[in-house]
Amino acid sequence: MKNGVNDSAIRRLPIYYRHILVMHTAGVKFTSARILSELTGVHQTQIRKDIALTGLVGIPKKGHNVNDLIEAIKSFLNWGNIKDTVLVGAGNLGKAILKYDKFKDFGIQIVAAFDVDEEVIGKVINNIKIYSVEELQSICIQKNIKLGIICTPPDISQKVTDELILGGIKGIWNFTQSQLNVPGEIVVETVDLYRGLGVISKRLSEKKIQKYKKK
Amino acid sequence: MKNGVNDSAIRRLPIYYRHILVMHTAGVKFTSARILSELTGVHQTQIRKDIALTGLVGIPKKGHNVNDLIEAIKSFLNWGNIKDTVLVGAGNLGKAILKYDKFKDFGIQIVAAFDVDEEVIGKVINNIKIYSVEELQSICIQKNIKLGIICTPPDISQKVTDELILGGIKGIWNFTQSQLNVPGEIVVETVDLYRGLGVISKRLSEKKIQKYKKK
DNA sequence: ACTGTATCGATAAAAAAATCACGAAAAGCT
DNA sequence: AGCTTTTCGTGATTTTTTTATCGATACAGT
Repeated sequence: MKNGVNDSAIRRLPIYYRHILVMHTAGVKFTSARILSELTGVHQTQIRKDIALTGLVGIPKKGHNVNDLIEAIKSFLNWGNIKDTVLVGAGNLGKAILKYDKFKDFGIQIVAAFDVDEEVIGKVINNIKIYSVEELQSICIQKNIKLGIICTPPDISQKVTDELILGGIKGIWNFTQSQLNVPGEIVVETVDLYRGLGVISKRLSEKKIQKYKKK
Repeated sequence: MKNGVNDSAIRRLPIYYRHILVMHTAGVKFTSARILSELTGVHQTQIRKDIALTGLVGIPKKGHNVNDLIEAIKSFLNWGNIKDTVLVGAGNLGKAILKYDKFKDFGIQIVAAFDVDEEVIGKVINNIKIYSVEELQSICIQKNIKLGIICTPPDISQKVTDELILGGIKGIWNFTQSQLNVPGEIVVETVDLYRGLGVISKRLSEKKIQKYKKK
């Protein structure tokens, strides 16, 4: 089964969005594919196509209204109504995420966190209370949570995933290095922090070779 | 200017690598593109071609020797010799990264951290000492550091970048949301934690529409 | 009102990536 | 030893993604 829209386009939109938010704050009223291209390095035509996906149409010679763009992207990505979210695994990375306070710009709000560690259970971080994982399923059902963030060690990630799904979750944001097995109707997005490391390493070694070649 | 090798291939290799390490630990001696395909979901042929990039040849009917694969990938990605690295910005995310102890599997070792906050300067996290950013440039030069990790707030990320480059750094692993301006010979890899959020959000809304359509 | 220009949006072309298809090779079984 | 099976590796094909081209359009200045 193929997904509806181009994945890479969806991944580019938040990048534009961020720049557009900055413009908005700065009081800029209009922007264009050309300007966004300069800011992001993405090709103009690409940006036009990505914006076209949201259904927004621009004005020749002027570009796009910044407010309209923000609304169009938010609506396309379904960031219009803030989604309540839970986070499982309040370790180092989990805490870092809990403390991030710009989530509402991206359409989500963390309303509860869970951990196995007695030390952290009951604590409150950034106004978010940490519960025992025992309560995971019931609280998800009770609060009608649809999105879960997993930052646990790899060995319990699958167990947590299963419980989240039993709790009625539809989407999982996976910061674990493990591959999660889920039924087809569940959406999983994995963030592999360490994936890019290979690219840096490889590119650095290539540069070195280039340098020698030049001589 | 085009890069030497397919970027996506380079990004896939660490995924295989992780699975292969697990096999190695479990005492498995041989694996194959088919097995890796089952584990990762990547197409068999794709995996064969990616492995071919490393120069390794397999044995028909048996596949690839696990040890050879590990060595081939490490060598291809230049993970052979551990690279000394510095981290700038010991905030929430920075601390989480400092505490991550599997970096040597990925060919790097963090040898110093930097921050502006008097509170954290001088502290030691996971055996890594935190210095004042004042000392950034000199310590980089002194220790001959080639790779820097940036986890600062966006407003100082460019300044830090410039200083790292003056300190002789060749590669930057950017956990900031900002786009960093660097000369062409510097390699930058940006990890945008929040990028995937758009994908989840969009996919979830698509699923909902599908459900309605079915009726 | 006219003219020049910047930008849009759509289609066409090119490039890149993923998949298919198939012959060859080696292992292991009979 | 011969046969079967599994996997490799690669050229061909298909699909996807990116880039180029170009007419149309509305704004801004004269």
